This record gives sequence, C-alpha cells and structure tokens, in this order.
Amino acid sequence: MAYTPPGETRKKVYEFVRERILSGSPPTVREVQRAFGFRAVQSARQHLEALVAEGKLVKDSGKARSHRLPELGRVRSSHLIPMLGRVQAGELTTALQDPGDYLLVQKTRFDGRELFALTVQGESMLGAGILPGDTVIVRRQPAARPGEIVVALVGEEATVKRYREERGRVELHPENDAFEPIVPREDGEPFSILGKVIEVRRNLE
Amino acid sequence: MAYTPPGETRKKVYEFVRERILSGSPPTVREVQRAFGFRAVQSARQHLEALVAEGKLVKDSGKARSHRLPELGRVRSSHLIPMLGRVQAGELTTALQDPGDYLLVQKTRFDGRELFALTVQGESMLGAGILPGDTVIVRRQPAARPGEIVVALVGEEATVKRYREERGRVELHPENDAFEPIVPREDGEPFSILGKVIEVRRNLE
DNA sequence: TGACATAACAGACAAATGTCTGTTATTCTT
DNA sequence: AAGAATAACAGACATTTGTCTGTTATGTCA
Repeated sequence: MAYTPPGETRKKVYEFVRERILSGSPPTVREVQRAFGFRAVQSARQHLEALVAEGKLVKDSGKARSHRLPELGRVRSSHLIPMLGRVQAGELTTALQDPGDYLLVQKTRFDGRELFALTVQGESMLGAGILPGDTVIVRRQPAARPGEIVVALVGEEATVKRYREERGRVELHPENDAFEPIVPREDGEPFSILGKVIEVRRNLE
Repeated sequence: MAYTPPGETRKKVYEFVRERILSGSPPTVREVQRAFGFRAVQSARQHLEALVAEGKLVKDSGKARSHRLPELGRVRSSHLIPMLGRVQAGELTTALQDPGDYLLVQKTRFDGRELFALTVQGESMLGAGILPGDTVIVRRQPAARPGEIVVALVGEEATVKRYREERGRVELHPENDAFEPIVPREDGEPFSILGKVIEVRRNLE
C-alpha cells in the first residue's frame, strides 16, 4: 500500500475493525492486512497497536480476534430474544421454540432466556403511550404487582394491560376510555400472567 | 470429564457457545474444552461439530473463533450509537464527540455514524405516544418531510416535535393541547433540523 | 540539509487454534 | 452376551494467527 498522510489510514482501520466487532466477528491481524492491501502483516499490526495505545480499542494479548471496543464494557451482555407476532393461547410455547424473528436487546439485569418480544394489537393502551404495532419486550413471570403493565393470556388471546387488584380481585385495566377492564371469570376460562412488560419500542422509519 | 447421559452435555455446550457469541467473543475449541473440563480437545470438537450438523450453529472451517448463530444472519448489522442526555445548542457536536453512554441498535438500513439517541424532556408529544424519559433514536438529516417527527434546535434547546409546513412556512407541532406550535422566528434565532426520529424506546423496569 | 516522526515493507519465529486418526468407556437394545 | 450408539480420551500434525527484529520510504520542521 502506498504512503498515505498520517492518521488517514489509521482512521479507516479503526472504522473497519469497529464495524467488524459490531457485526460479531472481530478481524485477525491478517484480515486487516488483506482488507487494506498491506504487503506486510506488521503494517496492520502497527495501526492496531496504535489504536490500542490511543484507547480506541482494547485487546487481549496473544489471543485470536481479541480486539474489542472499550465502550462495549458499558453495554455488554446483549441478548437475542425471540419475537412473536400474534400469539394465541397454547401456541406460546410452540412459538417460543421456533420463532420467526429475533430482536437484539441489551439487558444486563436479565437472563436472555426469560425474555421475549411481542407486537401489540389494538388501541387499548393508548393512554400509557403504547400504540398498535409497537413492540413490547416481556420478562416471563407468573405474577405481577399492581401498577405494572403485563401480558396476560385471557381465553385464547394474549393481551397487554395494566395489572390491578381491586377488592382483592385481579383486574386488567386498559388505558383507554373506550375499553372496559377485564375481570377474570370464575368459570374456568383460561387466565394467566405471561410476563411483565419491561420495554416498549416503536419504529417510525 | 465423566460420562454424562446423551444430549445433556451437548445442550450445555450449546448454551455456553451461544452466550459467548452473544457477548461478542465466540470461544475457541480449546476454550470450550477447558470450560467443560474435557481432557481431550476432540471431546469439545465432537460436540461443536454435532451442533453444526444439527443446524444450531454455523461455522467457517479453519478459522479461529468462527462459530456463529444461524439466526444472527437475520439481525446482523448492529450499531453502537452515542446517547445524549439533555442537549443544548452548540453542545451537540461536543456531546457527540465524547458521549457518556452508548446504545446498541440493529438498523440494517442505516449507517451507524448518522444515528444518535436522545432522552425526551417534557410532555409535548404525549399524543404521539412519546413520554418524558423516553429515548428517541434519531437519524441526522438537515431537512424533513411534513408529518415526520423530528428533533429540532430552536434557540438554545433541542426539542422533539412533528414537522409541518403550513402556508409555505415551517411549523413544529406538539401533540398535546396544552402546548402551542413553534414557528421559527425571522429575527435570526437559531433554528435547524437535527434529524428525524426513527425509533422510540421506553424502559419500564 | 538533516533530524525526526510516521507509514509501509520483508522475513521469520512461536504460540494459539483447527483438524485428524485411533482408542476406551458407558449406556441401551436385542 | 453381542452389537450399536454416544461420550470421552490420547496424541499428534497442519494451519492460522500473534509477535518480533530490522529495513525502506515519505513527509514535517527547525
């Protein structure tokens, strides 16, 4: 590779490595070498070492593909969670086994296996800022505390509502005057809490 | 390692590798070996090969740390974007240079460098389902189309509003009756579009 | 011009890592 | 008891990859 102004190639190397790290496969020194057409391994190494010295990268000496972004320490622990579309009754388990899509989330406080995502249907939670089409990230748990927003299975349908306990009885409250609270029936209609909503996402693209 | 029932160790190996991949550093064969106390490299390799054969993992033959999750192909291309808190006027550029925090997003359609995130202040966008404390992900662009939600710099403050053009004039509309539309003044008060809101996130933990 | 810094190159060595061949142990089935 | 299937082991080899020493080229600045 021909001589380039100081810092110019360095910056490109950084961007290259950064992209590779974010995409899940940090490059080897020789992959950097090839990507930039260096005729010597050392050329790539010099740039990488300099970037580490500058604090823009960190690396584990001696290990393959060990360059990392220092910032990543702060966002570590990302999970790939299954994304369910419209969910019906008993299908939940099946849907979790073979989900069609995945969502990348960074949740340090949770185990990735207890999380799943769901697309919201209907306008019953408008008042809580949850719109149709929004994606809710749910932590699986069989119970909830009053005031929390939960995903519950009522009859054949999974629904997003606010959990309340009125007069010692469980109630699921919509946040929209056009809807009525749901009170679980005593006649044995299936009812259960699937989990608690811990995040809401909306795409506006 | 002592003999274990068929499939038992296999499953644990899968979970181990999966976690490592999601956390950004896929293990080497020997790292798997050590993690499980195998006395032969081949033991680890057998499990890994089997997992690949089952389709639970994919790998690039001959390369170091090359095990991947098949699903990841569908969510690839994640970016680490700077997260800005309260932003004032000219501070934006500075804030982008040295942000305190980062957010992991998967946006295939965008270049990571044109994205940043912002915490919403105030209740002016309640009607659009954007609450105080929500995080908006913004794509930097100097203009917008009517109807889009934008982040604009008005005077000293960055604000989130819906972009409109009324009578040939730019207007920034809140979605809350308690607020008035913002009409850029002609007296030279700084006004500019910082970018378009492409995603809204809310944490309910 | 000459000292200095940075970029790029050349060639090699050593450690890490992937891969291979073959063997032994455990469990299950018939 | 014999055979099949799976798990685990042993020891080695080949490739990949990280690292090292030293050299040459290009640009900057006093």
